[in-house]
Amino acid sequence: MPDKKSLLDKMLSMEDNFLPNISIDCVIFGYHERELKILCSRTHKTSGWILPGGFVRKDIPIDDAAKQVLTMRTGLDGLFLKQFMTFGNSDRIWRNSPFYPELEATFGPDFKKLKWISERMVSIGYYALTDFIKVIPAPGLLDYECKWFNIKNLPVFMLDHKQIFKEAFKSLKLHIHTEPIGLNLLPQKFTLGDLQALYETILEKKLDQRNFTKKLMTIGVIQKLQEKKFIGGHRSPYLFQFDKKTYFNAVKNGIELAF
Amino acid sequence: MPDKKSLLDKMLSMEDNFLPNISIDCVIFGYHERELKILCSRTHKTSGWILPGGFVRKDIPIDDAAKQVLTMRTGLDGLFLKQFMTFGNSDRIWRNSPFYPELEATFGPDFKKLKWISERMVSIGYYALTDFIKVIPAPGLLDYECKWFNIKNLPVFMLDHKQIFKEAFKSLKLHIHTEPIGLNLLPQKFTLGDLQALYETILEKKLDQRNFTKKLMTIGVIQKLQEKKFIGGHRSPYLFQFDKKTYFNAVKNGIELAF
DNA sequence: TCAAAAGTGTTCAATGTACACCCATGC
DNA sequence: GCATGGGTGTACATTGAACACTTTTGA
Repeated sequence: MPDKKSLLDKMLSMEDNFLPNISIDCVIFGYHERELKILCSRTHKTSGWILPGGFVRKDIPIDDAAKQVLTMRTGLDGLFLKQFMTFGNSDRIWRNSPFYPELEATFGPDFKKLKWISERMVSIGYYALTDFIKVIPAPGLLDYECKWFNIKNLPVFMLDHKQIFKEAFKSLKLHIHTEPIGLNLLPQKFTLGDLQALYETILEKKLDQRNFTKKLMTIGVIQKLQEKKFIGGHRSPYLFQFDKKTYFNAVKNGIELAF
Repeated sequence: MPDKKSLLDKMLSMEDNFLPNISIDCVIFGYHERELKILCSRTHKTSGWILPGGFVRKDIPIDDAAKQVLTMRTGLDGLFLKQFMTFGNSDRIWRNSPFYPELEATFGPDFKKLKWISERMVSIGYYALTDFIKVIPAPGLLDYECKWFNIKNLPVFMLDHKQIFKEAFKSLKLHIHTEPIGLNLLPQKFTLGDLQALYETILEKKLDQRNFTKKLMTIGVIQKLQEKKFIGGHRSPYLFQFDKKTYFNAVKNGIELAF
């Protein structure tokens, strides 16, 4: 991490380029080997965790600001990204949160000179989707570390970031029938078990294997490949890939895969 | 309308109480006698139209700010209100819009001193639902008039307010199965025809009368009353009302009434 | 040989969907 | 008597949902 004083000076001098009182927070969902995770960071070894976020330069649209946060943190471009909700309670002020003392302990007493620390922030929430194996998590400017957490086992968050995650997950659940979520979370080639596990994780319920497979085949959104995946200890499952045309069409009209 | 100069001075002096660069826009849907309308206003006789909006006082949550806009404009309290999207393109600047000259012609050259006129605004969109007969449309501080427009016959809007309406309507369509939309748009007592017409308007398609009625009755979300409605020239239809408990339950789990 | 995951069909129930005529009323 | 919207039932097709055993493989 660069020297804290010069970092702070740089941030202070940049503030005028950004819209005040507005931030972006991204819930970056990553899926791999049947685990659904989100990317979180923290500013020092003992602090609470936060979602990757950023600010909005005065000359760029909020969607682009969110894209920049996503690209910086994942190293990837063109990921699926969707605005889902804006958070604007009047107590969204870092300076007043119980976590502030440890922030000040890390960054020094001048930290509160930053507007986004001392003033109320309205945060625009986005969620993103990716196969997390492709990602090399990059800590933000102020971060001590940045890593994936299984959504079943999340750490303690600062401010309202837990609630932001919850709303993002709620949107994910709702959108699973109407957005290309499978396509964006899975690798290009995947097994039926992987796909079903993804649906079960997002919908938080068990699905019937035979009905699930049958429905997928009837709709024709995935294609069986000749390759099999080696998983060791068991019968080798066939790999599949999405038929993008059929899939996008199905999703546009809403598909119901869960029983 | 009060004197424009003193109005402007008052607004300028108030700006510090509000979050800069953030506004609220409300798409207020009103339904009555089989017409779905939204409330619009304009600042003078020849200007483009805008959606009712406002700003966020530094000490109140965004949801409450939206509630205040809604109450001021409709005179009603406790209406259904839902945040649906935030609009943040970098060209959301009144000062730069082709409509600005007519605003300046109305309010004078000092009008651009207002931050929300000259600076980029990020606007949080909410939609509200009401039976519009209960509403006495109240113009905002700067408005020349304020009235209902059928959504099939909307006027020319300023800035991106047309797009805001479109997104609100899209949300309304999506939410019709999962939010108590019928209950909030219809009067307490209504006919089956009224309810069906509402669904047809929102979903933009014709529904089969017998199947619609049958489904409603099977689910039990509405109750038949002994009263009939006088509609003249025709057989008098029975009035119905929602069985609130059943309805809220059905909506929570998602009801599918459209075929 | 055991454990773990893959793969595969049938039956029954529930729901969706198509469809048409008479009724009541006021003009 | 006619125009207008209200009110009502049946039959068929589609989809949903429940259900269990064999195969493959590595440890």
